[in-house]
Amino acid sequence: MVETSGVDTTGLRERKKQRTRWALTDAALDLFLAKGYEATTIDEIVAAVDVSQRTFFRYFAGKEDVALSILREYDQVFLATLDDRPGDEPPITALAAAIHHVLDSVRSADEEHTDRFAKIRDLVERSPALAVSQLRYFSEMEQQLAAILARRMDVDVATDLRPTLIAATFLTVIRIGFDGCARDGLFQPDEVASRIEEVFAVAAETLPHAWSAR
Amino acid sequence: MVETSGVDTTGLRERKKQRTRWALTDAALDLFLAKGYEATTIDEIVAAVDVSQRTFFRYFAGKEDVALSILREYDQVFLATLDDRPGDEPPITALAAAIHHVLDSVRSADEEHTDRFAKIRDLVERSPALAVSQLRYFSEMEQQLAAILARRMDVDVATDLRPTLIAATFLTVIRIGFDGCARDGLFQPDEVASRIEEVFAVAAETLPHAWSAR
DNA sequence: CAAAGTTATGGCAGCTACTGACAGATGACA
DNA sequence: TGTCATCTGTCAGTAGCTGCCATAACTTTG
Repeated sequence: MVETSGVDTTGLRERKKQRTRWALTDAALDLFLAKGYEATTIDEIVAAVDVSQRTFFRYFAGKEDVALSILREYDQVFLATLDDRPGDEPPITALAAAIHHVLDSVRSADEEHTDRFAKIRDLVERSPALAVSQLRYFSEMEQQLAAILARRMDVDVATDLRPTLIAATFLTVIRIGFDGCARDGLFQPDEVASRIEEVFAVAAETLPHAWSAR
Repeated sequence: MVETSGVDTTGLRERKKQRTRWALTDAALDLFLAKGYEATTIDEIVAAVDVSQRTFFRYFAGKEDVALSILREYDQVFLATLDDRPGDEPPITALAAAIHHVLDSVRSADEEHTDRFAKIRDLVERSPALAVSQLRYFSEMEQQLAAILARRMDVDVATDLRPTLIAATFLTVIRIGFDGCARDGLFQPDEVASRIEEVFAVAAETLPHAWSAR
């Protein structure tokens, strides 16, 4: 899982592309960490990898994307795992199991990946612009997640609000876990993972009580 | 409440500023609606009001801000109302009362304001960029709200996750209400208000059940 | 192995959002 | 009326981002 370094089942062309992509990503992350996200220009990033600016924008949709596009891989793992959970499970159980699996796969990945994970967590906390981008990623995720939950619950996502509500609330809890890690300076996968578990537990205890007391 | 057109207790200078600000806002909203947010340039907006581009950026932090800065007024009303609620009320009751009051004040405002409200709701739905900006506004709001709730609950917002969780979940429900309105083409204040009430009710019924079934 | 075809890359010109600095206009106030 | 504060316009510049076209690099076919 979280297979990133493209396997060489492909041609030379594809391998070269993967290499440039990772080179750009790593150069960008290091520059962002060294001198700040805002203060780093695209020109500096492409200079470090020795490609043209035009090429950069063929790989990434924008400056934010170079840092956050990696997150989509985790999203894919999460959604795939969720899809594999037994259909008779209550939504919250399936969600908890899926997020648990993703965090485990991050934790057990090789150093190269865990490093990048820590760097991104660090960056998102330091740069307001990246924090906003992360919100956009979460909101894209919300829609996909709601669709999957609707299928599991066998209802229409357009008319029944419940899958959307559950998806959004779940992602909110996860996001707050990440935010808390950032605030406390926890960037390593295992630290983040245990914090997420903790927030999830507090939420499971707090939210039902808070909402029923209306 | 939602007092916008500055009362003339101030001097000529201040009145002129308010007029320019509203002129820019309305020109921008109309242009955005007419030809789309992305397709509208700052130059077109300032040309319609006959001020320089530099002046625009002295009034608004950016292109998105001209559409969304109005929302801050509603935020202020909301937070102020919440502050006035009796301290022994459970958080969710106070939150429900506060949002109810804001929606009422929007509903009962003069046509000029309700018009702007409808335009903004319409725009946020059509433009992805504005939708993202709205997410940022919500996240700023989340922090202020969490702080207020922490005070009400007499806990420390930095160590106790509950106020943040409740604030974030509440805002998530509100946001989903807005999103639903946008999807169904409901932009008028009274339509939006009743939809929000509805989502709130569904959430109060769904979330406790969904989370307790862990 | 060479030619033809496909696809990635680089360079350039241009647009737009946004900012700093300075000079001039305009309301505030004694 | 004159002085002061502040708002406004102009200009020059930076940075993100895109379209266009020629060229280079890989792939496939004969």
